[in-house]
Amino acid sequence: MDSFEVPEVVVLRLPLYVRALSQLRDGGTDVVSSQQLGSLLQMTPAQIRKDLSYFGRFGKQGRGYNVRFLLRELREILGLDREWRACLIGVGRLGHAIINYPGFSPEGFKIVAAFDGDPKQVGTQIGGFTVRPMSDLAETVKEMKISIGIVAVPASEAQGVIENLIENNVKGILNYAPVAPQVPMNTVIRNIDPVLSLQSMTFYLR
Amino acid sequence: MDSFEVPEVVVLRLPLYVRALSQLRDGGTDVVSSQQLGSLLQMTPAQIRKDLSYFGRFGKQGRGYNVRFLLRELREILGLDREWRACLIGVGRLGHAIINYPGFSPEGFKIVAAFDGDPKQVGTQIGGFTVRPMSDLAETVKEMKISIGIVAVPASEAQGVIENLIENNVKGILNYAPVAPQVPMNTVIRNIDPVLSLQSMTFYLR
DNA sequence: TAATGTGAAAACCTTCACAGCT
DNA sequence: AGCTGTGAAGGTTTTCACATTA
Repeated sequence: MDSFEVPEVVVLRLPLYVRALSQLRDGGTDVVSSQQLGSLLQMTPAQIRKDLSYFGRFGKQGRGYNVRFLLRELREILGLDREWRACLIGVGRLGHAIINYPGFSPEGFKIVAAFDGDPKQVGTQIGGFTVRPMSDLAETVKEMKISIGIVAVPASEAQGVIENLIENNVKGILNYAPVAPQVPMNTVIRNIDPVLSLQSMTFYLR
Repeated sequence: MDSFEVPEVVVLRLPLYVRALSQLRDGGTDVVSSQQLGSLLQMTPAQIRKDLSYFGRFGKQGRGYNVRFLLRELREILGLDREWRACLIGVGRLGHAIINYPGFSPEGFKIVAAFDGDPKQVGTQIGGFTVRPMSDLAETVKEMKISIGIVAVPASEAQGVIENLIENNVKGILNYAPVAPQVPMNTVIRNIDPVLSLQSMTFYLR
């Protein structure tokens, strides 16, 4: 019933609820039960109710959850009721795709600067930004209040770049490099690696 | 000790071991202990030993694991000792990035065909392929022995495309669309959504 | 000595089932 | 009548700790 220590698995599921609720709202649904939400997300209603109960009592017995209300609450719990500023490190093919990905900014994640370690890339234009040298990282992070670093450099450079970000007080890392970076406990890292996803998939396809 | 029913969490970690072992091998390491592997991956040695014990006894007491041997065994367990053929659905910006991503084929995942539902895209060239119409899906999947579908279409079309793939006997889906698709139990789906990753990250950054 | 493999214990997470509210 | 919120039960996953083996 209170929010003392929330299991990490629960936090990982909240964005799923946010997305489903947004879709329900856009579709004109005002109220939803844990049952309906569960069939939408292929989860048990009990799990959804239990997850939500870590943060408060959002539903009405006999009725269900008000979609807009629950959505607003969950967005606030996750800290999505404000804009998050990110920088991109690495402007190769992958970096280009990331900076042009239209899915971030509607959700409040704004990429506001791009860096590259390669002097040949520095000064070039990408997605409306001029690529900066790594030596500008400290100053830019501070000036632009950047709190998230998106890492799209080759595997061999990822650990160094991530350490650089952390030294500059960037505590959230979205890592696209195919490595398992070592980070201190107060840093939050999320890895995106489609190859790992495929490699665990094939176990079941064999 | 035997491989009757392996927990899914364990299967999800095996690719991590494969990647770390590949890097160790490339760095010239012949033998590794669960301790060393653990510190590389930020996991406990006990977890690594327990995970491996579901599949066999790969180590030597007092010594550790032979890197090449364990790597070969794990790759076989995951079904990575053969080539997997995939098709891409959706050749927009994201589709382009996926088809040009150089990380798949060194790991044995080959994209062999590209499709799009938009008649304007059909017939155009992308990554060395001619974009095919969705009406060719059945035939192409059979002819080219495609077992994995990579979905990079807009959210609104993802569910339909995935159903289409499943009807054509594609049992592995790598989904980049920001939706939670409904799939039958014998289908293996993996979702790639950086926005969800960011949205759970911010909970800890607030 | 050094590190594996593994039962048993502990921690963690999910599901049940029902009291209680609308 | 219908659905939430939640203790308790049940299941799963991780960690411990040690016998065993090279």
